[in-house]
Amino acid sequence: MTSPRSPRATPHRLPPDAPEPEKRRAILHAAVRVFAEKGYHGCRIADVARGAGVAYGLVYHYFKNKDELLESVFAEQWAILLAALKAIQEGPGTASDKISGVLGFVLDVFKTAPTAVRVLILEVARTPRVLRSGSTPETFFIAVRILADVVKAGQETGELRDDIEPVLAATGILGALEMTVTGLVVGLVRPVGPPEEQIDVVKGQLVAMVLAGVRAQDRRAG
Amino acid sequence: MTSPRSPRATPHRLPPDAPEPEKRRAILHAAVRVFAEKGYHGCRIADVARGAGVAYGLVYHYFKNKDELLESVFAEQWAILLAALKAIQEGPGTASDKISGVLGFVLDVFKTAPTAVRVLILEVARTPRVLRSGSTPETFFIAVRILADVVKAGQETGELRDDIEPVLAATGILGALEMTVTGLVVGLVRPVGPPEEQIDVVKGQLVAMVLAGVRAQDRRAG
Amino acid sequence: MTSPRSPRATPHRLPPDAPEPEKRRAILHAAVRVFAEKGYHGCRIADVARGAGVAYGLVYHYFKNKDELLESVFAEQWAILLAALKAIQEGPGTASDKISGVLGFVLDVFKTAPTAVRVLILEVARTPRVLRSGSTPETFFIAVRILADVVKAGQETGELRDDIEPVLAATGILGALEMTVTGLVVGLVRPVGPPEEQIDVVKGQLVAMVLAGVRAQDRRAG
Amino acid sequence: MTSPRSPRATPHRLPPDAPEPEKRRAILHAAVRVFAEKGYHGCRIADVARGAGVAYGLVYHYFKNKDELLESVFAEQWAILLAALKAIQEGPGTASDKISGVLGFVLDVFKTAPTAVRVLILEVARTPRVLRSGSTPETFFIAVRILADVVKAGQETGELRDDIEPVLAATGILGALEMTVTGLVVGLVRPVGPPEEQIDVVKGQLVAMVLAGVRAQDRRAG
DNA sequence: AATGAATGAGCTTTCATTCAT
DNA sequence: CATGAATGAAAGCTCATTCAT
Repeated sequence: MTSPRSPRATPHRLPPDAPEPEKRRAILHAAVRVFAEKGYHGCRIADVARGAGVAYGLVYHYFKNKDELLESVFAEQWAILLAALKAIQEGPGTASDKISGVLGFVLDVFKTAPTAVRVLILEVARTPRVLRSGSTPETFFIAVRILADVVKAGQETGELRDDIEPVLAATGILGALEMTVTGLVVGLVRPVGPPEEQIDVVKGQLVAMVLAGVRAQDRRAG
Repeated sequence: MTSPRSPRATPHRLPPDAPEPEKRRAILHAAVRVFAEKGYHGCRIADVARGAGVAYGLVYHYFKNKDELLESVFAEQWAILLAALKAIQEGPGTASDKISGVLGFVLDVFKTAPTAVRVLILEVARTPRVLRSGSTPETFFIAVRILADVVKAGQETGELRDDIEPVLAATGILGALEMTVTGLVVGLVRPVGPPEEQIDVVKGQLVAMVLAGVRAQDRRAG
Repeated sequence: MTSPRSPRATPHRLPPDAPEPEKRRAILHAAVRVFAEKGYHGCRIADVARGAGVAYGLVYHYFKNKDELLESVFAEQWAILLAALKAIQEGPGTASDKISGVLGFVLDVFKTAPTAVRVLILEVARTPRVLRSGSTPETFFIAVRILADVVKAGQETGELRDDIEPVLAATGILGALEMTVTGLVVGLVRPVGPPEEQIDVVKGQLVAMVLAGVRAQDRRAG
Repeated sequence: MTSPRSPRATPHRLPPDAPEPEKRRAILHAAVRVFAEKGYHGCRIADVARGAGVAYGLVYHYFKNKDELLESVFAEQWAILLAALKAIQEGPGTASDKISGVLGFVLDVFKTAPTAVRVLILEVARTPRVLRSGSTPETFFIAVRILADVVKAGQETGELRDDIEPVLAATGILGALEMTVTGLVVGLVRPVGPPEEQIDVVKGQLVAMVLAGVRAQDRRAG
């Protein structure tokens, strides 16, 4: 522990070109599941290894330690989300389209991979400082800022009301989104209708409410 | 963590009449601080004891175990919030008044006791099952339902739009509120103006946005 | 590991006045034995705890970690030796008396507590850098220097030959002493005679040889 | 560490005729360095492999396990020393010549390969039983006995004093030699003069001291 | 011969919980 | 009520060793 060791022989960060080993992937996936299920401290390396069907030590072959593993989990999930946000932001459409696109994207992903979304959303700001100090907070801030930029652009075209600070608006929107997902996860929000369409119903109502909150004064048309 | 052991001699729940011992209070306060600072698992009994300036073992004199201690922390905070919500709900005023009253109340409390609010809000639904199985989730659900009732009442009078499920509306509102508080805590939301008024600026914008989101079709008057 | 923790509640360094707890002593003694038996890395905390008849965790109640424990072992043993060396150096007698006093002291201690001496002598310079960086190397250097001072004083009075650098002389003397003890421990040096007197025979011959090596030119009288 | 597993296909001891593979040599050299640097337990196979610039598994191709590797290191070093001792013992000259020859040889080797000497000397008798049970202690004992034979021969011719048990004398001499080398390594013994001659100065003084210690009564002549 | 991914036993360390005083 | 020494189950991490390629 105290003895100064030379650096590891095995690479913990993959060389940028090489294809990712299958087992590394398996570990990452298992980590997402266990993490989502039990949270940071409840997530034992032993569980992850078992869940991935690999030996205990292999986790440490691919990741320096628990923190780095979980950071990778975050990083991976956020990378996906950020890419999507960026694509939506830079794509065509009005600010309203983009906001509703973001809400829709997250809820759609949730429909197919609830655990991943849980990890992404539910654990933000709840995990030890250390972990966040890596990449996450940065990335979370980035997500807010992207949405804030959308809002700001909408304000400049007169589409959105300009009496709300863009960052605050973005924060509120993401908050509503997060809590809605949380509500779905914990069973507080129980949409009606056939299971296939439940999420879509929620999506529609959430979009309507959020857009009404940020749009410039107008007669709501639906 | 929840291993059942032999029963204790000393009562852990105070007799309803007796005044609360000073040190019990100190422990509770320290627990709030430490919990807010380090989260559930990072919150060690040793830290709490030191923070309260009492001996290690005394914590176990007043609380059966760590879970019960932290549950008490939650219970206490939520009791305050629920009472306030209840009072607002049952008080006079329109639905809009009541919603804006809730937002204002939380942000006002935040102004004077940010840590307590952080614990209350930030850790909701993020704590191990064990803890939640006690009383917290119940109370959190209650909070949502109170707000949902306010929404429903507003819908029935035609004040609020009725195309949004009340529980979903309440969830979204609380989500926006939570994330805003989180944003303030982590420095993401940085209000302008003199420190005294910063929170009020945020409050005004948040209220405006939220109300616009749930009000029935109208010309916004500000 | 990475999370910044506040310092421990329990004191690892004893307050200078308080009497040393019995169990702390037991742990230290056990550590000496196990350490002598198995060396630094072979010395498992579990063994020490078992040897001391205490619970695993108690070791960590009194010592921050393994390094600190073993450092304490060293520190304690060296403190005794250094005190003895100092006393001999500052006491009365010729340089020869003092040198033979040092050799005799170590061999006498060895007679009654071979393990302790083994730890003291055998592990010098063999233990990880970390451990030594605490106090040991310093103290070992001090031991050499004390003996070197004795030599130098002897050279100045003409009692000892002055064509040998005092530090080198001291080093050689302590080396001969160490290897002799090692030889006794591993059974290489097998003194003859009744067990009671074996060590004394060795002592006599070692003293004779060493003194002859450093005394100024003279007719040996025996 | 010594768990018996299935036998290996590849021979670990080289056939006596075949030339030693280059990489085997590299591994052995690296092992000497790492071992000298970090000691037995600090010497990890990974370090050795990296130091030798070969793949992890290759170490296990040439050596059955860690113990055998390190034993080979010892064996190799000791083989050199023993051969030299033997040559000196069987060569011409007085006992004094031979003793001074041994001291000189070790210090000369030290001048050119300090690490190797460190391994050889510094780790004697300090390594776990397992390792010693192989060949080393045997060889160390042999070294002492060779020197003891030299002493005994000198005593029989009347050149050396006969009131000291030859094995004890040999032990003391080697101890003084070891500690001197240790002192040089750790910087305790700091010879004066130009770097080229420093070791020779030490050699001269050490020889003078040692010989005075074992010679029969005489007027020292130098 | 050579590689390095894969395995898992073993060890250190932490910390909730108990208990004698 | 109050104290803090004592306990021991758990979990993180290391590294010798194996094995498929």
